[in-house]
Amino acid sequence: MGRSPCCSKVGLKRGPWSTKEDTLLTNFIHQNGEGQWRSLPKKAGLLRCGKSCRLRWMNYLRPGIVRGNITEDEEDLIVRLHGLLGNRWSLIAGRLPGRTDNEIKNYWNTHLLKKLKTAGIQPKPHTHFPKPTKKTRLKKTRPTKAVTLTVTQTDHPPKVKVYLPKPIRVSPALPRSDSYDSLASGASNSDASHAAEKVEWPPLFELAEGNYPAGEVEEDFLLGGGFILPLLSRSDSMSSDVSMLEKVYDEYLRLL
DNA sequence: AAGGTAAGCAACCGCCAGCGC
DNA sequence: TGCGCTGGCGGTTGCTTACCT
Repeated sequence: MGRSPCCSKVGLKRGPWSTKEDTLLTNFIHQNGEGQWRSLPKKAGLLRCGKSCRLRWMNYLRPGIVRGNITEDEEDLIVRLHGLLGNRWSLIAGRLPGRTDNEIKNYWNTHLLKKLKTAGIQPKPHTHFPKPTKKTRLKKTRPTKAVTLTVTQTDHPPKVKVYLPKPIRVSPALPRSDSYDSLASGASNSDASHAAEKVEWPPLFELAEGNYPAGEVEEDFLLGGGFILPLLSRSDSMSSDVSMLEKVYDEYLRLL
């Protein structure tokens, strides 16, 4: 197969983007749409690698991108999803409207790791499902296209053709609170009555590893190697929390 | 005020999977 | 069926800024 050269580095600009470059890229995409990243720089008059253009667009110029000020809700969700999904930044970002995988990844590495360590929590990748190593990376999904899924278990048919939606990039137009609440309550987006239910998240950093009352921690999470989250079943809100995570987990399995 | 260090984050890199020919 | 192209992902780098001495 051979790795295709991303771009000839010769003569291409690197480093931070200027306002002019941003404008050129934005205008071009507004007129011609996304895609064709390789040929885009030339057509748009940019001395940039196509990859670089895509990254700039996806992470900063795309409409609906929210920059900075990650709220406590979002932070909470990131930590929980990370416990569930591991370093699947794109999947986690898909749950946070307007946030990009790069931003979440940076936020995790600079803020949350520190915070979790301070709280005595050792974040470990979840091992319920294969970690996306080079060999077992998550099959990508594209909208309305047939995707061949390889099932690793031997007692299953080896390949199944299914139609999968593009993974869960929640519409930026959707108010964050709506998305969050519907997730937390385990309701579909269309279920307004459920979406109205507010869920109080348990305090995340108050409980350090080892401080859990016996029998109240979700055992699967511990056995699975996930770092400990306060998945306690003390109240309705707690069970909503668990059900939300289960929902995300189910969704994840479907994507696999 | 100057120099050193740490933190934050934008951007790059390498790799992989899917698709079309 | 194999090859090349393309898009996308996660890990890492290195520049910039803030803070400290």
